[in-house]
Amino acid sequence: MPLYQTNPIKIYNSITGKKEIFKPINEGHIGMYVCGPTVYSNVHLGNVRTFMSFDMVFRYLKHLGYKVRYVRNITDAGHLENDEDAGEDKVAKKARLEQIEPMEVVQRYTVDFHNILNTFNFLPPSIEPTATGHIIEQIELINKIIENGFAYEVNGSVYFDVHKFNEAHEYGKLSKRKLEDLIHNTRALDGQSDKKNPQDFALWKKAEPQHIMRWPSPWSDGFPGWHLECTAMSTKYLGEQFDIHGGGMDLKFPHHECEIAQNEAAKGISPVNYWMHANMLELNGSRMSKSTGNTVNPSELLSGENKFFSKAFTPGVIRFFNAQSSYRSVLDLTNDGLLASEKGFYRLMDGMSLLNSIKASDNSTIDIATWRQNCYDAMNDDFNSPILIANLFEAVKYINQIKEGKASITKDDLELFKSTMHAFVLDVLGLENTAESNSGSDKLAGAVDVLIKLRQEARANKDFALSDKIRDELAAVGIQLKDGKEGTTFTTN
RNA sequence: GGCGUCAUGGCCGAGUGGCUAGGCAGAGGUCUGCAAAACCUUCUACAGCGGUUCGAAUCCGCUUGACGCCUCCA
Repeated sequence: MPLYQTNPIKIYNSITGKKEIFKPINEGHIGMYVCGPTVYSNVHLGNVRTFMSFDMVFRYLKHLGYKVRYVRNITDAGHLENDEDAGEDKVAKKARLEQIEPMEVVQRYTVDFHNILNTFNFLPPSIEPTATGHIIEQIELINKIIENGFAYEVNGSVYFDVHKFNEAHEYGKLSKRKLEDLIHNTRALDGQSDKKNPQDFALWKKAEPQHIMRWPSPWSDGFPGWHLECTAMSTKYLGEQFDIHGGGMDLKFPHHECEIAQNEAAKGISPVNYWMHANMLELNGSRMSKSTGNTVNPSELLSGENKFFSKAFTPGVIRFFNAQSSYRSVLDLTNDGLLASEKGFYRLMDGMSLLNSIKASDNSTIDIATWRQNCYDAMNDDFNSPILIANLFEAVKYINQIKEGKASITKDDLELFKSTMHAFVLDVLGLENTAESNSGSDKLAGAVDVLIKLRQEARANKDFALSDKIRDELAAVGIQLKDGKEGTTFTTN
């Protein structure tokens, strides 16, 4: 029996503002779409946080036994500079600045994106479609919306008629906006727009002569509007209606709102059952921004080459830091916060290592089944990873107590304990035990054991100068000795 | 200005109408040749002001502040 049958999960649905019992359209199967990056520059750290949160969601759903098709797109065209659609394609702009081909920019930053995500131990999505690979689908979608009377063509560009749409549907239902408020709050136009109303958005944009990325269409040589690709690709790979759509909070409006509108205008149905929005990442209490310099990119954080942090942090520490807060909360990236997480992370990992060496007894003083269910309950409640981690630290306490002989565990419970820890720490949270994955660790362990024995002999002979020297010099190269009841162990953090 | 989200102890961060979050840091203890590690114990709390309630940090209202979107920035 798959785990999901005994583990109903609740998901906070952004469109209703409530936690709801999750029920997939097809039992045992889940379709999940997450808006991916625009590959015109190095991936933004905040973007990494969003994808990290959904990576955890993906991992947990898979762990529960769901067959998940996870689609995360690459936006490699059509992302306009601003909502008035007067800007140029971001990719084309960058290409001209750097004097290279647009697809070269796309390639470079796609590779960078994948490298960063691999470093952070992400699972690859099931499908990673590109906007440029789905121009035909996007044109078909525009045709349908025009046919249904919710779009109009002007001078080779096609716009979505928001006012018309709002007569039969509800534009703004995701972001809780009313069209009349939007009208009231729109800035005055400069009169250059082809749009009937400022709230309308482009489905197809005619390319200016100097615009490099362009495709033929029934209306003009041009490029698709920036909300269209997600609708086209989610429909193609997940169907007209699917289970989960995720993305950063900042995409809620207008991007996701427009996705709903496009889908309803084309097919008459709302595309998504559960909307999930990951909250923002801040740096030292305020928004990351290139213009103010309050920003750090993923590779700078990992290398330590930045002005905000006192040292480099490993991918595991950063993943752990992220998992210690809810995906729905604003997370503030600070030096103190990372240092605290680093210590906690290594404590958890030391516990994982120790778990392999503890011995079973005839009885259990710990209720492993209840503890295990607490872990599931945490994740079942809208993927509450902070509560899960609190339970994992309970587990670390158990491990240490067993190790010290202050608690005991039966063989069966120990097996369950090990497999559960493995499942949550490694599979669900995606953390890697760096201490154990060192290459040549067997030889290292052998060498350190020799030193441990020498130190024990020195201590037996009361030669504390020598024993302390061994301990201190090992510490100096990053090997910490830990004296326990049953001998000395070491860690290589 | 509009819409939305949020405000928790030294720091980070869960949760929630009455019952321990957790991590980091601090204090005391056990262990140790001394430490470290580990274990045990322990101190700081729910922005402010009203209201609902037997009871609110948790619900409602107002105030103040922060953040997001509305405008390029994930």
